[in-house]
Amino acid sequence: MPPTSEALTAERILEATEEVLRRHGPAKATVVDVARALGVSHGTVYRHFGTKAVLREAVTKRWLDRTASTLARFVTEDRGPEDRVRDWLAGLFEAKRKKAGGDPELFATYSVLAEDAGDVVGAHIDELTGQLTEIVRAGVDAGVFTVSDPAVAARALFQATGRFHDPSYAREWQKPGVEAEFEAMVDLLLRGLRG
Amino acid sequence: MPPTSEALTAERILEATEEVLRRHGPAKATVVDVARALGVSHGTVYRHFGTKAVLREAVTKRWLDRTASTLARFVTEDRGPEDRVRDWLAGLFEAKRKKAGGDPELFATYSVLAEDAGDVVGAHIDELTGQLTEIVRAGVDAGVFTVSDPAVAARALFQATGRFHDPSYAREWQKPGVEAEFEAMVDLLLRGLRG
DNA sequence: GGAATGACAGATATTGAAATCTGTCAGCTG
DNA sequence: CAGCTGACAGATTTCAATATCTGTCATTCC
Repeated sequence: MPPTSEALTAERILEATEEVLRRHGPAKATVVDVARALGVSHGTVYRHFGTKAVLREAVTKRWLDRTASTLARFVTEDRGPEDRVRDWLAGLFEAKRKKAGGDPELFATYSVLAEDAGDVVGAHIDELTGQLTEIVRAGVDAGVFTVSDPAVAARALFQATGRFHDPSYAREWQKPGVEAEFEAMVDLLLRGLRG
Repeated sequence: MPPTSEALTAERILEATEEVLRRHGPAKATVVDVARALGVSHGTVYRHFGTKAVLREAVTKRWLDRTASTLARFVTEDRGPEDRVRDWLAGLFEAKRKKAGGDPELFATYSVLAEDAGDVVGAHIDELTGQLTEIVRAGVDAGVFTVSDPAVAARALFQATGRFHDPSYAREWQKPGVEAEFEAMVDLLLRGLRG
């Protein structure tokens, strides 16, 4: 895949980095590899991304943002708050599970990247809990939920379902019975939201 | 029964193994080290524990059993089911947090051991959720909780609070605000149990 | 002048030979 | 005889030499 002779944009570097990570894995993917894939010297890559860590964080952010934007639609969906909380949580679970099951190696690669990108992951989690908070607040305003602080409740929801979206539990997502466990968890949490 | 100071019992081997693990860490603690600490040849250790993995599992089980027996008292405590669920969950969190904070290296050592001892950990989790199931069932019988299946609810409770007892989250237990997060989580879950 | 290069120093990773460990077992010892 | 030993083979780990990588920057190129 020879690179087009267009300008070397940050975007193109990120795409090349994803490809290199996909091919070599997180341990062996180097900045030199990325430069080689683009047909430039590695010094050039450093003009755009000051360090390898910054480059990896940018790739990680891209990956996480894809999930976040997928879930955004459940926030504004035209359904009751209970259904939207359920859909949102199920959507997150399904998105993660699909990625982990479909290409386990790539998922493992990004899981490793995420471990080294604490700030990016933190912002991602803040965005997700922010989405959840909106739905919970709508439920409180509609009188369906009775929690006192939507943001606190949303964070609890997110943490309680960690087992179904935290990459470190990916192994469990294949086991039979997870579906039922997920349903039971969401049922219990929704009962809690209603009070 | 022969005097413990002379006979080489499984018990003495386990104690020596704990000591070696404490001193060397999980990566460098060898069966040869254990034998040396006991003043015997390593072949002797293998008479009692067929493999290194079995020896480590036994040590891990011992460690986990200590936590389980600490929590058992909350099951039979003379208080309402709500308070007992709260106490039990708080007791688990506190026990783990105290261990992790008090001797981080030792905690990390046992966390590594636990990763390699899937069956032992599974049995431990079954025991803990069993304890929780008893309390939940008592609550249902007393009409305080309205869940349909105490065992399913107990497992959900355990998983939902994973962030506050799973060793992989130990780093978070030191951060300010965890206490509040834990309280919010338990409040939400208890609301769910009541229905 | 802005973009890219490539040589360079220090840090990190790889490699293969040597050392150590795991698990077995024939034989010793009390 | 029951418990223990220590030598052994194959697997794993250590260690030091070697190679590669990261990040910088003076220089080149358009």
